[in-house]
Amino acid sequence: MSKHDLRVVKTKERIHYALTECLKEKPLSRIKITELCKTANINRGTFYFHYQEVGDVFMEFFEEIMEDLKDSYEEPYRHNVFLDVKNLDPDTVRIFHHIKKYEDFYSVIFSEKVSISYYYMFFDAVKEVLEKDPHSEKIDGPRDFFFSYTSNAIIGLIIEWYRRGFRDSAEDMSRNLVFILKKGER
Amino acid sequence: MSKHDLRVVKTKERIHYALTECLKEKPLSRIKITELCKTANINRGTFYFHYQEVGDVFMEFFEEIMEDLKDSYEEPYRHNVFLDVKNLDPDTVRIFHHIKKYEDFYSVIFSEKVSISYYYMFFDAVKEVLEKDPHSEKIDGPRDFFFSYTSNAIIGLIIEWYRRGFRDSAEDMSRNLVFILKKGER
DNA sequence: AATTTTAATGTACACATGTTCAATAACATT
DNA sequence: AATGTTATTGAACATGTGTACATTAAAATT
Repeated sequence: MSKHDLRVVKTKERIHYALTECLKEKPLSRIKITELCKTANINRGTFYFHYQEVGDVFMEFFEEIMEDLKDSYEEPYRHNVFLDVKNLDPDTVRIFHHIKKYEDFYSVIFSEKVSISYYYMFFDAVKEVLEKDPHSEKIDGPRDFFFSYTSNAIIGLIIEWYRRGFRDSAEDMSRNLVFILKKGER
Repeated sequence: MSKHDLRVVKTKERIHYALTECLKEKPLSRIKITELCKTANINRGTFYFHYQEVGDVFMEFFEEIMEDLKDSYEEPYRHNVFLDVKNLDPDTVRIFHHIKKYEDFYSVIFSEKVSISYYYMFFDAVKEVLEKDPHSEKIDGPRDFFFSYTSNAIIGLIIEWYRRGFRDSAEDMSRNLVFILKKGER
């Protein structure tokens, strides 16, 4: 399964394209392997040569998007990761802009019936961003629990956002977050 | 589909029993409808008469468990719902005991590959408990966002707990939560 | 350009899904 | 106990899943 074999690159391109096409028609959970292969014009056996299920294809997209999320908090940007509540400013919160950028994809992630695996992948990515924050050094107590608590709290906001059809702007969401976080600081 | 028809009661009993049996053998995601029907000794057509997929059966169990969660915060218990941070005491936090009580089920809920629907059902139940708390009156700002934030934060703790195989005691978890919450109160 | 490697194809098979429908038997109602 | 109702059955059919394997053709290597 040589990753750079032109044949592999081509078929994966076809399947990726086919998935985005099918996603316009129906939810991920109702897209069949057979259907995907027909759209991609590849043999069903070829699909099984690379993947196990439709979700695996989606996962490939997802990995790229998780990289974008992590990158957006990498140097040299030094965006605020909302751990330093005292100096927290809505303008420095980047995560909601990232979600807006990939709104279509996150609509799939959070949609009913899809596997919780995507949720966990997102959860872990957010957690990683938090853990890399310089201010995370100062956290005392059980670290894993704290980061899981905080990461999932942010995602709770995003679930609410999703359920409202992502109508609020990223800026609104940043303000919501800052408002909630500053509450404990009085 | 008369809910109290003895025939319906019987077949549902059989299917419920079959599901618990199958869950001992393999994860929910790999249990086939055909298999479930064979174990339950019912016709496959009968299954489709009541459900669409295996997950729907599991959902029925789940609904009962969500009722238990809500009940555990109903009158006359008046357990603390961690919104009143100042008077928060680990002994009054009930949710982690509820999880421990149904540990096997929550192990399914949080396991990879299962539908995110269960997660949302749990999320909504936790949120409902929070919203019914007397102290929720005092919350200012966007309420939905606040409750989604807080509910999912708790669930973040539980995810971490799950990933550690629920080894910590419910009391440990209550202490973890109180520790995190009190941090902002200094 | 010739050779080696291996991804992709086509075919086949056993089994699962999802739907339909007439016949039956279990149930509720009177 | 007779009646009407409907959940359940069994059978059938088209389609999807998952796996296997020999064949073919595209790509990498020499």
